[in-house]
Amino acid sequence: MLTLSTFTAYACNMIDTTRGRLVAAASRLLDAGGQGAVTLRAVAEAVGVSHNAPYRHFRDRSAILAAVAERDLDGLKRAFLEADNKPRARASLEAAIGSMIVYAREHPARYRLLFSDPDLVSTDGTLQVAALGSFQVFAAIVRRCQLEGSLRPMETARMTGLIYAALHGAIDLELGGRASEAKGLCSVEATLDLLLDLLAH
Amino acid sequence: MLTLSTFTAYACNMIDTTRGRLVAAASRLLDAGGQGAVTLRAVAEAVGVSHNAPYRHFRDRSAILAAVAERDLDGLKRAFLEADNKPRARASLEAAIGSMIVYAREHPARYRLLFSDPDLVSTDGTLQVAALGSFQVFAAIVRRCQLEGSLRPMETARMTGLIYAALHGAIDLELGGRASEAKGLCSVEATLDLLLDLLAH
DNA sequence: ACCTCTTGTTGACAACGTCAACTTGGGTTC
DNA sequence: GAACCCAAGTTGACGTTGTCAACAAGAGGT
Repeated sequence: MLTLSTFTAYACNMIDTTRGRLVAAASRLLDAGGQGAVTLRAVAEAVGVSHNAPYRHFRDRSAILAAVAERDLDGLKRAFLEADNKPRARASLEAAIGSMIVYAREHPARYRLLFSDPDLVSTDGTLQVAALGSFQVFAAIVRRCQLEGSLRPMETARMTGLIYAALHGAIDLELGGRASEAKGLCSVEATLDLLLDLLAH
Repeated sequence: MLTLSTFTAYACNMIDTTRGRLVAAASRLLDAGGQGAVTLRAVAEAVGVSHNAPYRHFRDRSAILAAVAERDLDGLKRAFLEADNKPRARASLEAAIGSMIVYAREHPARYRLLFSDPDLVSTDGTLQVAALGSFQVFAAIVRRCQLEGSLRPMETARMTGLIYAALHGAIDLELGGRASEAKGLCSVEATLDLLLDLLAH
């Protein structure tokens, strides 16, 4: 059974700068009302500035969302790094997976922003870097499992890609709600338990 | 290696009714410019009616997108049914997977509408039914593989859920573009080849 | 001939993203 | 100390969008 650890996204830049407060407000609005609720004017009002103040810090609306995404990708990487600290590699992997699941369930709109937003992709190159960073930490944990013997030896990149794809896919389908109504899809935890069993050999 | 078959979404309701033309226009706009391009007024203009005519057929903007999604989910189900016709079950499964991959690559915005749209979920109950329909055909193919011996015997629902999650996850990550820059993620085909190998025993 | 339902039109409104011009206050330079 | 400048913020405006309300026109049944 997978162990769930709480996900916390510390903001190194959430200090008293206006830019940081804008990002925090956008993140809050995202949680509260989803993508559509993150209007430039609502973000500005939440911080207490005029409706045009954000343009001093972001090129346009999607740049704010990109900042939120980058912050959370860093948070995800930090969660993975913390999970990596456990002595048993298999426990680290399950903790990392659990962090991702908890984050997705507690902040579904933010999760979809990170992994399934069509407009955010080409906007900024630093996003790819941040996404790659967290992915590489995840891959390192998988490699540790292989060295430890809890996952079978094979090309680490392929195995990591499969686990990551199954994890994201199971989460995304659950968030989509197609799973709840029908018994068709099992829980994310059950799906990943099965996959890790297969990969253990 | 997976065989790719072209995906075609016939529209039974694309007849000369205005409603059908609106759905077709929305689908075209979705392909051309993504979610944001599907504006109510642009759809109306593409059909050649006034900007408020769509309200005689759809409650609001998201209802048009829901109609597009339902139409494509039916198309996906039809593609799965056609794939199911092959004599070898394993070939059917690979054809079904290939249909999904081709559909996602040729119509990324529409694919994301079906599987990863946050606003479309709670709108309409018939969407869940349509999604479940296509999923069940996919599950039937998996079961055929188990009976044939090309996939190991185990609870079919769990296995189908895992394959479906990995398939959707790999596709969604590829569409997100996080895969291309980094060598981190392999192709969708490679990921699913690996998974099917694991499940073959 | 009259009524009614469907389909469609026109006009309006608030909210949104974005651009342009103006203000202001702290720091730099002579 | 005065002139200056630039980042940060404000106000006002414009076009676009989703949506609502009121009106038109025609088909079908009584």
